[in-house]
Amino acid sequence: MTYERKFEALAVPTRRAVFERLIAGPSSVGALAEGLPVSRPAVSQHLKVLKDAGLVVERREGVRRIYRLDTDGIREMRNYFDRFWDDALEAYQRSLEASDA
Amino acid sequence: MTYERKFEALAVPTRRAVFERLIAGPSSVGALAEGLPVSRPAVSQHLKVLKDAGLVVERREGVRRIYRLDTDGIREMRNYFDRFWDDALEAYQRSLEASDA
DNA sequence: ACTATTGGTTAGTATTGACTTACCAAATGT
DNA sequence: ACATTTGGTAAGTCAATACTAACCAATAGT
Repeated sequence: MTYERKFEALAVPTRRAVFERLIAGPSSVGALAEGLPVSRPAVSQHLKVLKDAGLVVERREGVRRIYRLDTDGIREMRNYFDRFWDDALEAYQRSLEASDA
Repeated sequence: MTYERKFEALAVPTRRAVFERLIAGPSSVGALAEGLPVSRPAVSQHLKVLKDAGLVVERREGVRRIYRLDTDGIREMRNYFDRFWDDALEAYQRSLEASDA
């Protein structure tokens, strides 16, 4: 559930495509696979990685499994970025001032 | 200069380590390599990827090359994330309401 | 019970890319 | 001019992983 896992999960183009299709709303595995140029097992494997990274959650509905975004995981990642960028930019400002002196 | 490139650049642990060391301030290639368990050429290659992704910039200083964060690129990425997450969460809210109906 | 549908899992393959070693180029000092 | 320092580049290797095909498990309908 670390931010590293989320980074690595979203770095792969196909996996990012799966994730971004879920932005439009929850979907079954088969429906996701139809809109992508890879096989259903490939989509299933990507969903597992996304789930383990805390980016999506799964719900059973009969024989289907409906995947949707994990809003907590996403918010967590976003919060991390906010802090990260703030720190980075602040440190850079400090270094600029130091070299000006 | 797409956000995809930035994602992929930061997904690799060693490369992320290089980037995060630059948060503390600008540095030469050799200095970066000393603090990492990989060779100097490896660091050089990672810096090239980070530079091509628009995450760091380089400045020559005699025989040295000093790398520092590209604040514009970082800010751009952060802005993208902000929009991205907002859209994602909003779409999810919509889907919740739709399924409640 | 049998069939159909959905999707997770396994095994094997092929590609990608991170890394090292060796080499080369450019700037500085003596 | 020559040696030194710094770092980018090229070639080759090896490990990681995205993908497919085949198989299996579970649920729903008849």
